[in-house]
Amino acid sequence: MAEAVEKLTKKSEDPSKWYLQLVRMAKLADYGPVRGTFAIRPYGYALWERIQADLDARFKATGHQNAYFPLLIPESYLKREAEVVEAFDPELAWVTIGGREDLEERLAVRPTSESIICDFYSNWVQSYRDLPVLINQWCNVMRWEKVTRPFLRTAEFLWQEGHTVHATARESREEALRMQRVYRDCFYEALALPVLDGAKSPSERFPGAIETFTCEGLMGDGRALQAATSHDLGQNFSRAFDITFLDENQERQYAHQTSWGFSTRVIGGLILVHGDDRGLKIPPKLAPTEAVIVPIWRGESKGEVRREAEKLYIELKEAGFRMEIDLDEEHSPGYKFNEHELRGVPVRIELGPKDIENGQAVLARRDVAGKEGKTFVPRSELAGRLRELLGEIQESMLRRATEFREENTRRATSYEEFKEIIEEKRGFVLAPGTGTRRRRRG
RNA sequence: CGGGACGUGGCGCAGUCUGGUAGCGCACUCGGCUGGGGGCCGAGUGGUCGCCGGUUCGAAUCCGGCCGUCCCGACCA
Repeated sequence: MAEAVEKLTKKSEDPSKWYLQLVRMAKLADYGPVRGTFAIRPYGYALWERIQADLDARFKATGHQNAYFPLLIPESYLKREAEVVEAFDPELAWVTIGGREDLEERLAVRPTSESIICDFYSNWVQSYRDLPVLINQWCNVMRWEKVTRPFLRTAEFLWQEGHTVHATARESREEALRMQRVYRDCFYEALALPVLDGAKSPSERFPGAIETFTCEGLMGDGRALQAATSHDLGQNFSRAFDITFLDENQERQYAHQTSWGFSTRVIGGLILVHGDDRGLKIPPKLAPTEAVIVPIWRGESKGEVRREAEKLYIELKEAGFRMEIDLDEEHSPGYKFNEHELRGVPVRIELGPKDIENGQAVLARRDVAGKEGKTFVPRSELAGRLRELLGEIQESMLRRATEFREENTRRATSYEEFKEIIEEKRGFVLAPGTGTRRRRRG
Protein backbone atom coordinates (compact mmCIF):
# COMPACT_ATOMS: atom_id res chain seq x y z
CA MET A 1 0.00 0.00 0.00
CA ALA A 2 1.47 3.32 -1.05
CA GLU A 3 1.30 6.51 0.89
CA ALA A 4 -1.60 8.67 -0.07
CA VAL A 5 -0.48 11.48 -2.26
CA GLU A 6 -1.36 15.10 -1.86
CA LYS A 7 -3.16 14.33 1.34
CA LEU A 8 -5.85 16.66 2.48
CA THR A 9 -5.09 18.44 5.74
CA LYS A 10 -7.48 17.39 8.49
CA LYS A 11 -10.38 19.77 8.95
CA SER A 12 -9.93 19.73 12.71
CA GLU A 13 -6.18 20.37 12.52
CA ASP A 14 -6.14 23.46 10.35
CA PRO A 15 -9.56 24.45 9.00
CA SER A 16 -8.22 27.26 6.84
CA LYS A 17 -5.59 25.15 5.19
CA TRP A 18 -8.11 22.35 4.77
CA TYR A 19 -10.53 24.71 3.06
CA LEU A 20 -7.99 26.19 0.65
CA GLN A 21 -6.61 22.78 -0.25
CA LEU A 22 -10.02 21.29 -0.76
CA VAL A 23 -11.19 24.05 -3.07
CA ARG A 24 -8.29 23.36 -5.38
CA MET A 25 -8.07 19.60 -5.05
CA ALA A 26 -11.77 19.17 -5.77
CA LYS A 27 -11.32 21.47 -8.77
CA LEU A 28 -13.94 23.94 -7.63
CA ALA A 29 -11.90 27.08 -8.26
CA ASP A 30 -8.44 28.37 -9.09
CA TYR A 31 -6.67 31.65 -8.37
CA GLY A 32 -6.69 34.44 -10.94
CA PRO A 33 -3.88 36.90 -11.70
CA VAL A 34 -5.60 39.86 -10.02
CA ARG A 35 -5.92 39.70 -6.26
CA GLY A 36 -9.25 38.28 -5.22
CA THR A 37 -10.21 37.01 -8.65
CA PHE A 38 -10.89 33.34 -9.23
CA ALA A 39 -11.87 31.01 -12.00
CA ILE A 40 -14.82 28.91 -10.99
CA ARG A 41 -14.07 25.56 -12.59
CA PRO A 42 -16.70 23.37 -14.22
CA TYR A 43 -17.47 21.35 -11.11
CA GLY A 44 -17.80 24.46 -8.97
CA TYR A 45 -19.86 26.17 -11.61
CA ALA A 46 -22.17 23.18 -11.96
CA LEU A 47 -22.82 23.53 -8.26
CA TRP A 48 -23.64 27.20 -8.70
CA GLU A 49 -25.93 26.40 -11.62
CA ARG A 50 -27.91 24.00 -9.49
CA ILE A 51 -28.22 26.51 -6.66
CA GLN A 52 -29.23 29.11 -9.20
CA ALA A 53 -31.89 26.87 -10.69
CA ASP A 54 -33.39 26.19 -7.29
CA LEU A 55 -33.48 29.82 -6.24
CA ASP A 56 -34.61 31.07 -9.60
CA ALA A 57 -37.62 28.76 -9.51
CA ARG A 58 -38.52 30.15 -6.09
CA PHE A 59 -38.25 33.72 -7.37
CA LYS A 60 -40.49 32.93 -10.32
CA ALA A 61 -42.97 31.23 -8.02
CA THR A 62 -43.22 34.44 -6.02
CA GLY A 63 -43.87 36.52 -9.11
CA HIS A 64 -40.43 37.87 -9.94
CA GLN A 65 -38.88 38.28 -13.38
CA ASN A 66 -35.24 38.39 -14.44
CA ALA A 67 -33.64 41.33 -16.20
CA TYR A 68 -30.14 42.68 -16.74
CA PHE A 69 -28.67 46.09 -15.94
CA PRO A 70 -25.35 47.74 -16.90
CA LEU A 71 -22.05 46.77 -15.31
CA LEU A 72 -20.76 50.37 -15.22
CA ILE A 73 -22.23 52.99 -12.95
CA PRO A 74 -21.46 56.72 -13.37
CA GLU A 75 -19.95 58.23 -10.26
CA SER A 76 -22.71 60.83 -10.04
CA TYR A 77 -25.34 58.09 -9.67
CA LEU A 78 -23.49 56.49 -6.81
CA LYS A 79 -23.25 59.81 -5.04
CA ARG A 80 -26.98 60.33 -4.92
CA GLU A 81 -27.50 58.12 -1.91
CA ALA A 82 -25.12 59.43 0.72
CA GLU A 83 -24.81 56.30 2.83
CA VAL A 84 -24.06 54.17 -0.21
CA VAL A 85 -21.11 56.23 -1.41
CA GLU A 86 -19.65 56.36 2.03
CA ALA A 87 -19.97 52.63 2.57
CA PHE A 88 -18.73 51.46 -0.79
CA ASP A 89 -16.20 54.12 -1.68
CA PRO A 90 -13.17 52.27 -0.23
CA GLU A 91 -13.86 49.19 -2.27
CA LEU A 92 -14.79 50.46 -5.71
CA ALA A 93 -12.96 49.65 -8.93
CA TRP A 94 -13.04 52.55 -11.40
CA VAL A 95 -12.94 52.79 -15.17
CA THR A 96 -11.34 56.06 -16.19
CA ILE A 97 -10.29 55.41 -19.77
CA GLY A 98 -12.44 54.37 -22.73
CA GLY A 99 -10.53 53.33 -25.79
CA ARG A 100 -7.72 55.86 -25.73
CA GLU A 101 -9.62 58.75 -24.24
CA ASP A 102 -9.83 59.82 -20.65
CA LEU A 103 -13.45 59.78 -19.58
CA GLU A 104 -15.13 62.95 -18.40
CA GLU A 105 -16.79 61.09 -15.58
CA ARG A 106 -15.31 57.99 -14.05
CA LEU A 107 -17.38 54.84 -13.99
CA ALA A 108 -17.57 52.38 -11.14
CA VAL A 109 -17.73 48.67 -11.73
CA ARG A 110 -20.94 47.83 -9.85
CA PRO A 111 -20.44 46.75 -6.24
CA THR A 112 -24.25 46.33 -6.11
CA SER A 113 -26.79 47.88 -8.43
CA GLU A 114 -29.27 49.91 -6.39
CA SER A 115 -28.18 53.24 -7.81
CA ILE A 116 -28.28 52.38 -11.49
CA ILE A 117 -31.45 50.33 -11.22
CA CYS A 118 -33.19 53.08 -9.30
CA ASP A 119 -32.41 55.48 -12.09
CA PHE A 120 -34.28 53.24 -14.53
CA TYR A 121 -37.08 52.74 -12.06
CA SER A 122 -37.66 56.48 -11.77
CA ASN A 123 -38.71 56.37 -15.43
CA TRP A 124 -40.49 53.06 -15.37
CA VAL A 125 -42.67 53.88 -12.40
CA GLN A 126 -45.28 56.57 -13.00
CA SER A 127 -48.55 55.19 -11.70
CA TYR A 128 -49.73 52.95 -8.91
CA ARG A 129 -50.74 50.69 -11.78
CA ASP A 130 -47.03 50.12 -12.53
CA LEU A 131 -46.56 48.63 -9.08
CA PRO A 132 -45.26 46.43 -7.74
CA VAL A 133 -42.06 46.09 -9.79
CA LEU A 134 -40.58 42.68 -9.03
CA ILE A 135 -37.27 42.29 -10.82
CA ASN A 136 -34.20 40.15 -10.18
CA GLN A 137 -30.83 40.15 -11.87
CA TRP A 138 -28.17 37.43 -11.96
CA CYS A 139 -24.77 39.01 -12.47
CA ASN A 140 -21.24 39.60 -11.26
CA VAL A 141 -20.22 42.44 -8.98
CA MET A 142 -16.87 43.71 -7.79
CA ARG A 143 -15.61 44.94 -4.46
CA TRP A 144 -11.94 45.73 -4.00
CA GLU A 145 -11.43 43.50 -0.97
CA LYS A 146 -8.12 43.49 0.81
CA VAL A 147 -8.30 40.01 2.25
CA THR A 148 -9.84 37.37 0.04
CA ARG A 149 -10.66 33.66 0.16
CA PRO A 150 -12.15 31.60 -2.64
CA PHE A 151 -15.97 31.79 -2.58
CA LEU A 152 -16.14 33.23 0.95
CA ARG A 153 -14.75 36.61 0.07
CA THR A 154 -13.65 37.43 -3.46
CA ALA A 155 -13.15 40.71 -5.26
CA GLU A 156 -15.41 39.66 -8.09
CA PHE A 157 -18.29 37.37 -7.30
CA LEU A 158 -21.49 36.06 -8.81
CA TRP A 159 -24.80 36.68 -7.17
CA GLN A 160 -28.38 37.60 -7.67
CA GLU A 161 -29.84 40.89 -6.61
CA GLY A 162 -33.56 41.46 -6.45
CA HIS A 163 -34.87 45.02 -6.66
CA THR A 164 -38.53 45.69 -6.04
CA VAL A 165 -40.76 48.75 -5.86
CA HIS A 166 -43.98 48.96 -3.90
CA ALA A 167 -46.73 51.42 -3.15
CA THR A 168 -46.70 51.20 0.62
CA ALA A 169 -44.37 50.70 3.55
CA ARG A 170 -46.31 47.63 4.52
CA GLU A 171 -45.79 46.04 1.14
CA SER A 172 -42.04 46.63 1.04
CA ARG A 173 -41.71 45.25 4.55
CA GLU A 174 -43.71 42.18 3.55
CA GLU A 175 -41.60 41.68 0.44
CA ALA A 176 -38.35 41.90 2.39
CA LEU A 177 -39.60 39.34 4.87
CA ARG A 178 -41.00 37.11 2.15
CA MET A 179 -37.64 36.97 0.38
CA GLN A 180 -35.87 36.18 3.61
CA ARG A 181 -38.25 33.23 3.90
CA VAL A 182 -37.52 32.21 0.30
CA TYR A 183 -33.81 32.15 1.10
CA ARG A 184 -34.41 30.28 4.30
CA ASP A 185 -36.39 27.60 2.49
CA CYS A 186 -33.68 27.22 -0.12
CA PHE A 187 -31.03 26.84 2.58
CA TYR A 188 -32.97 24.18 4.43
CA GLU A 189 -34.45 22.28 1.52
CA ALA A 190 -31.70 22.36 -1.10
CA LEU A 191 -28.43 23.24 0.63
CA ALA A 192 -29.17 21.39 3.89
CA LEU A 193 -27.88 24.46 5.72
CA PRO A 194 -29.78 25.25 8.91
CA VAL A 195 -29.60 29.03 8.91
CA LEU A 196 -30.73 31.28 11.67
CA ASP A 197 -32.89 34.11 10.41
CA GLY A 198 -33.16 37.44 12.07
CA ALA A 199 -32.61 41.15 11.68
CA LYS A 200 -29.31 42.96 11.60
CA SER A 201 -28.40 45.48 14.24
CA PRO A 202 -28.37 49.09 13.00
CA SER A 203 -24.61 49.07 12.65
CA GLU A 204 -24.71 45.99 10.45
CA ARG A 205 -27.52 47.19 8.23
CA PHE A 206 -27.09 47.64 4.50
CA PRO A 207 -26.26 51.29 3.79
CA GLY A 208 -29.50 53.05 2.98
CA ALA A 209 -31.78 50.34 4.35
CA ILE A 210 -34.27 50.93 7.14
CA GLU A 211 -34.13 47.26 8.08
CA THR A 212 -31.92 44.35 7.00
CA PHE A 213 -33.12 40.79 7.41
CA THR A 214 -30.55 38.05 7.26
CA CYS A 215 -29.98 34.32 7.11
CA GLU A 216 -26.87 33.38 9.02
CA GLY A 217 -25.18 30.03 8.89
CA LEU A 218 -22.88 28.54 11.50
CA MET A 219 -19.64 27.22 10.04
CA GLY A 220 -17.73 24.21 11.29
CA ASP A 221 -15.24 26.43 13.10
CA GLY A 222 -17.98 28.12 15.09
CA ARG A 223 -18.02 31.33 13.09
CA ALA A 224 -21.12 32.87 11.61
CA LEU A 225 -21.48 33.36 7.87
CA GLN A 226 -23.87 35.91 6.47
CA ALA A 227 -25.47 33.76 3.83
CA ALA A 228 -28.17 36.00 2.39
CA THR A 229 -29.71 39.35 3.20
CA SER A 230 -32.98 41.03 2.40
CA HIS A 231 -33.33 44.78 2.85
CA ASP A 232 -36.32 47.00 3.36
CA LEU A 233 -35.08 50.22 1.79
CA GLY A 234 -38.12 52.23 2.77
CA GLN A 235 -38.17 55.50 0.81
CA ASN A 236 -34.47 56.26 1.12
CA PHE A 237 -33.65 55.41 -2.47
CA SER A 238 -36.92 56.58 -3.98
CA ARG A 239 -36.27 60.00 -2.48
CA ALA A 240 -32.67 60.04 -3.71
CA PHE A 241 -33.58 58.85 -7.21
CA ASP A 242 -37.00 60.41 -7.46
CA ILE A 243 -39.08 57.29 -7.85
CA THR A 244 -42.61 58.58 -7.51
CA PHE A 245 -46.07 57.58 -8.68
CA LEU A 246 -49.60 58.91 -8.66
CA ASP A 247 -51.82 56.90 -6.36
CA GLU A 248 -55.57 56.22 -6.70
CA ASN A 249 -56.29 59.64 -5.24
CA GLN A 250 -54.05 61.35 -7.79
CA GLU A 251 -51.55 62.16 -5.15
CA ARG A 252 -47.84 61.89 -5.85
CA GLN A 253 -46.07 59.42 -3.55
CA TYR A 254 -42.53 58.25 -3.05
CA ALA A 255 -42.30 54.52 -3.63
CA HIS A 256 -41.12 51.94 -1.10
CA GLN A 257 -38.38 49.52 -2.12
CA THR A 258 -36.53 46.35 -1.25
CA SER A 259 -33.37 44.65 -2.40
CA TRP A 260 -32.11 41.17 -1.60
CA GLY A 261 -29.05 39.15 -2.49
CA PHE A 262 -27.48 35.73 -2.37
CA SER A 263 -23.97 35.06 -3.68
CA THR A 264 -21.41 32.42 -4.57
CA ARG A 265 -20.29 32.82 -0.97
CA VAL A 266 -22.80 30.12 -0.04
CA ILE A 267 -20.64 27.62 -1.92
CA GLY A 268 -17.99 28.38 0.68
CA GLY A 269 -20.57 27.87 3.40
CA LEU A 270 -21.59 24.58 1.89
CA ILE A 271 -17.99 23.38 1.92
CA LEU A 272 -17.36 24.53 5.50
CA VAL A 273 -20.52 23.11 6.98
CA HIS A 274 -20.72 19.72 5.30
CA GLY A 275 -17.13 18.96 4.36
CA ASP A 276 -14.99 16.59 6.42
CA ASP A 277 -11.50 15.07 6.51
CA ARG A 278 -12.22 13.13 3.34
CA GLY A 279 -13.34 16.14 1.38
CA LEU A 280 -16.55 17.67 0.13
CA LYS A 281 -19.96 16.37 0.94
CA ILE A 282 -22.56 17.71 -1.46
CA PRO A 283 -26.25 17.43 -0.55
CA PRO A 284 -27.92 15.17 -3.15
CA LYS A 285 -30.38 17.82 -4.30
CA LEU A 286 -27.48 20.03 -5.32
CA ALA A 287 -24.99 17.43 -6.48
CA PRO A 288 -24.10 17.75 -10.17
CA THR A 289 -23.56 13.98 -9.96
CA GLU A 290 -25.87 12.06 -7.64
CA ALA A 291 -24.13 8.74 -8.06
CA VAL A 292 -20.95 7.52 -9.69
CA ILE A 293 -20.45 3.97 -10.89
CA VAL A 294 -17.02 2.49 -10.22
CA PRO A 295 -16.54 -0.78 -12.07
CA ILE A 296 -14.14 -3.18 -10.43
CA TRP A 297 -12.50 -5.41 -12.93
CA ARG A 298 -9.65 -7.82 -12.96
CA GLY A 299 -7.95 -9.78 -15.70
CA GLU A 300 -10.33 -11.65 -17.92
CA SER A 301 -13.51 -10.26 -16.33
CA LYS A 302 -12.75 -6.75 -17.57
CA GLY A 303 -14.89 -6.84 -20.66
CA GLU A 304 -17.92 -8.21 -18.93
CA VAL A 305 -17.71 -5.89 -15.94
CA ARG A 306 -17.35 -2.96 -18.22
CA ARG A 307 -20.37 -3.93 -20.29
CA GLU A 308 -22.51 -4.47 -17.20
CA ALA A 309 -21.40 -1.19 -15.67
CA GLU A 310 -22.26 0.70 -18.83
CA LYS A 311 -25.62 -1.01 -18.97
CA LEU A 312 -26.33 0.00 -15.40
CA TYR A 313 -25.20 3.54 -16.12
CA ILE A 314 -27.64 3.93 -18.98
CA GLU A 315 -30.40 2.30 -16.99
CA LEU A 316 -30.05 4.70 -14.07
CA LYS A 317 -29.54 7.70 -16.28
CA GLU A 318 -32.77 6.88 -18.08
CA ALA A 319 -34.46 6.52 -14.71
CA GLY A 320 -33.66 10.21 -14.21
CA PHE A 321 -30.57 10.12 -11.99
CA ARG A 322 -27.62 12.44 -12.59
CA MET A 323 -25.02 9.75 -13.20
CA GLU A 324 -21.34 9.42 -13.87
CA ILE A 325 -19.32 6.32 -14.69
CA ASP A 326 -15.60 6.05 -14.01
CA LEU A 327 -14.06 3.93 -16.75
CA ASP A 328 -10.55 5.22 -16.21
CA GLU A 329 -8.10 2.34 -16.53
CA GLU A 330 -5.09 4.03 -15.02
CA HIS A 331 -6.24 4.10 -11.43
CA SER A 332 -7.15 1.47 -8.91
CA PRO A 333 -10.66 1.27 -7.43
CA GLY A 334 -9.31 2.52 -4.11
CA TYR A 335 -7.94 5.62 -5.79
CA LYS A 336 -11.28 6.26 -7.43
CA PHE A 337 -13.18 5.81 -4.17
CA ASN A 338 -11.09 8.48 -2.53
CA GLU A 339 -11.30 10.75 -5.52
CA HIS A 340 -15.10 10.73 -5.70
CA GLU A 341 -15.36 11.12 -1.95
CA LEU A 342 -13.13 14.15 -2.19
CA ARG A 343 -15.53 15.60 -4.75
CA GLY A 344 -18.44 14.86 -2.45
CA VAL A 345 -20.50 12.69 -4.78
CA PRO A 346 -23.34 11.49 -2.50
CA VAL A 347 -23.44 7.85 -3.60
CA ARG A 348 -20.93 5.50 -5.16
CA ILE A 349 -22.07 2.33 -6.87
CA GLU A 350 -19.47 -0.44 -6.93
CA LEU A 351 -19.89 -3.19 -9.46
CA GLY A 352 -17.42 -6.09 -9.63
CA PRO A 353 -17.32 -9.69 -10.85
CA LYS A 354 -18.74 -11.02 -7.59
CA ASP A 355 -21.63 -8.59 -7.74
CA ILE A 356 -22.47 -9.51 -11.28
CA GLU A 357 -22.44 -13.18 -10.31
CA ASN A 358 -24.82 -12.44 -7.44
CA GLY A 359 -27.03 -10.09 -9.42
CA GLN A 360 -26.31 -7.19 -7.08
CA ALA A 361 -24.36 -3.96 -6.70
CA VAL A 362 -22.88 -2.09 -3.77
CA LEU A 363 -24.29 1.27 -2.72
CA ALA A 364 -21.83 3.32 -0.69
CA ARG A 365 -23.03 6.56 0.87
CA ARG A 366 -20.62 9.49 1.16
CA ASP A 367 -21.94 10.68 4.48
CA VAL A 368 -21.14 7.42 6.29
CA ALA A 369 -17.50 6.35 6.14
CA GLY A 370 -16.15 2.95 5.08
CA LYS A 371 -17.98 -0.35 5.37
CA GLU A 372 -20.66 1.16 7.59
CA GLY A 373 -21.99 3.09 4.66
CA LYS A 374 -22.08 0.18 2.21
CA THR A 375 -25.05 -2.01 1.39
CA PHE A 376 -25.53 -4.81 -1.11
CA VAL A 377 -28.61 -4.28 -3.23
CA PRO A 378 -30.18 -6.63 -5.80
CA ARG A 379 -29.99 -5.17 -9.28
CA SER A 380 -33.77 -5.20 -9.62
CA GLU A 381 -34.18 -2.95 -6.60
CA LEU A 382 -31.28 -0.64 -7.31
CA ALA A 383 -33.09 2.34 -8.78
CA GLY A 384 -35.69 2.39 -6.05
CA ARG A 385 -33.13 1.98 -3.31
CA LEU A 386 -30.92 4.68 -4.78
CA ARG A 387 -33.86 7.08 -4.84
CA GLU A 388 -34.52 6.40 -1.16
CA LEU A 389 -30.90 6.61 -0.20
CA LEU A 390 -30.45 10.02 -1.80
CA GLY A 391 -33.41 11.23 0.22
CA GLU A 392 -31.97 9.77 3.41
CA ILE A 393 -28.61 11.43 2.82
CA GLN A 394 -30.21 14.80 2.19
CA GLU A 395 -32.19 14.48 5.41
CA SER A 396 -29.32 13.20 7.48
CA MET A 397 -27.03 16.01 6.33
CA LEU A 398 -29.54 18.62 7.42
CA ARG A 399 -30.06 16.80 10.71
CA ARG A 400 -26.36 16.66 11.50
CA ALA A 401 -25.80 20.28 10.61
CA THR A 402 -28.76 21.24 12.78
CA GLU A 403 -27.39 19.27 15.70
CA PHE A 404 -24.08 21.03 15.34
CA ARG A 405 -25.82 24.37 15.34
CA GLU A 406 -27.82 23.49 18.45
CA GLU A 407 -24.72 22.34 20.27
CA ASN A 408 -23.11 25.66 19.51
CA THR A 409 -26.05 27.87 20.32
CA ARG A 410 -26.10 29.31 23.80
CA ARG A 411 -28.66 31.37 25.58
CA ALA A 412 -28.04 34.56 27.46
CA THR A 413 -30.57 36.30 29.64
CA SER A 414 -28.66 39.51 30.10
CA TYR A 415 -26.16 41.62 28.25
CA GLU A 416 -23.54 40.71 30.85
CA GLU A 417 -24.08 37.03 30.27
CA PHE A 418 -24.01 37.62 26.53
CA LYS A 419 -20.64 39.33 26.75
CA GLU A 420 -19.27 36.56 28.89
CA ILE A 421 -20.31 33.88 26.44
CA ILE A 422 -18.84 35.54 23.38
CA GLU A 423 -15.59 36.06 25.23
CA GLU A 424 -15.16 32.37 25.76
CA LYS A 425 -17.03 30.48 23.10
CA ARG A 426 -17.69 30.54 19.44
CA GLY A 427 -21.14 30.04 18.04
CA PHE A 428 -24.55 31.64 18.20
CA VAL A 429 -25.88 33.38 21.24
CA LEU A 430 -29.56 34.03 21.67
CA ALA A 431 -30.15 37.11 23.71
CA PRO A 432 -33.07 39.39 24.44
CA GLY A 433 -32.62 42.47 22.34
CA THR A 434 -34.62 44.42 19.85
CA GLY A 435 -37.39 41.87 19.74
CA THR A 436 -35.84 39.76 17.02
CA ARG A 437 -33.53 36.89 17.66
CA ARG A 438 -29.99 38.12 17.44
CA ARG A 439 -26.76 36.40 16.86
CA ARG A 440 -23.11 37.19 16.98
CA ARG A 441 -19.97 35.41 16.29
CA GLY A 442 -17.42 34.85 18.94
C1' C B 1 -5.57 48.43 7.71
C1' G B 2 -2.42 46.57 12.46
C1' G B 3 0.72 41.84 14.35
C1' G B 4 3.25 37.34 12.49
C1' A B 5 4.96 33.73 8.68
C1' C B 6 6.19 32.58 3.74
C1' G B 7 7.29 33.13 -1.96
C1' U B 8 12.11 27.48 -5.67
C1' G B 9 8.42 22.97 -12.40
C1' G B 10 1.00 22.04 -11.90
C1' C B 11 0.94 20.63 -6.19
C1' G B 12 3.90 19.77 -1.56
C1' C B 13 8.79 20.72 -0.16
C1' A B 14 14.67 20.53 0.44
C1' G B 15 18.67 23.67 -0.86
C1' U B 16 19.58 29.95 1.66
C1' C B 17 22.79 30.19 7.81
C1' U B 18 28.49 28.85 5.35
C1' G B 19 27.61 32.24 -2.70
C1' G B 20 30.42 27.94 -7.21
C1' U B 21 26.31 25.18 -13.69
C1' A B 22 18.78 23.72 -9.46
C1' G B 23 17.13 18.80 -6.47
C1' C B 24 13.23 15.33 -4.15
C1' G B 25 8.08 13.33 -3.70
C1' C B 26 3.50 13.59 -6.20
C1' A B 27 1.15 14.88 -10.70
C1' C B 28 2.00 14.61 -16.22
C1' U B 29 3.80 11.59 -21.07
C1' C B 30 5.23 6.60 -23.23
C1' G B 31 5.65 1.06 -22.46
C1' G B 32 4.45 -3.19 -19.55
C1' C B 33 2.36 -5.74 -15.40
C1' U B 34 -1.94 -4.73 -12.13
C1' G B 35 -7.09 -3.75 -10.24
C1' G B 36 -13.03 -5.12 -4.00
C1' G B 37 -10.19 1.45 0.00
C1' G B 38 -4.99 6.35 -2.86
C1' G B 39 -0.73 -0.62 -6.91
C1' C B 40 4.41 -1.85 -9.22
C1' C B 41 8.66 -1.55 -12.67
C1' G B 42 11.22 0.99 -16.57
C1' A B 43 11.96 5.30 -19.73
C1' G B 44 10.79 10.61 -20.30
C1' U B 45 8.73 16.08 -20.40
C1' G B 46 8.71 20.36 -17.55
C1' G B 47 11.79 25.57 -13.49
C1' U B 48 15.52 32.90 -16.40
C1' C B 49 14.36 30.04 -7.91
C1' G B 50 7.89 36.38 -7.05
C1' C B 51 9.76 41.28 -9.40
C1' C B 52 13.43 45.34 -9.78
C1' G B 53 18.07 47.05 -8.38
C1' G B 54 22.86 46.44 -5.70
C1' U B 55 27.43 43.63 -3.86
C1' U B 56 30.65 39.84 -6.28
C1' C B 57 34.93 36.78 -11.10
C1' G B 58 30.24 34.26 -9.88
C1' A B 59 23.69 35.14 -6.41
C1' A B 60 17.96 30.69 -5.34
C1' U B 61 21.71 31.87 -1.44
C1' C B 62 24.24 38.32 0.85
C1' C B 63 21.98 43.74 0.89
C1' G B 64 17.84 47.37 -0.42
C1' G B 65 13.07 48.30 -2.38
C1' C B 66 8.52 46.59 -4.40
C1' C B 67 4.70 42.88 -5.33
C1' G B 68 2.04 38.65 -3.86
C1' U B 69 0.19 34.69 -0.61
C1' C B 70 -1.24 32.58 4.16
C1' C B 71 -2.49 32.92 9.56
C1' C B 72 -4.43 36.02 13.84
C1' G B 73 -7.37 40.63 14.55
C1' A B 74 -10.74 45.06 12.45
C1' C B 75 -14.41 45.29 7.86
C1' C B 76 -17.70 43.14 4.37
C1' A B 77 -22.25 39.19 0.24
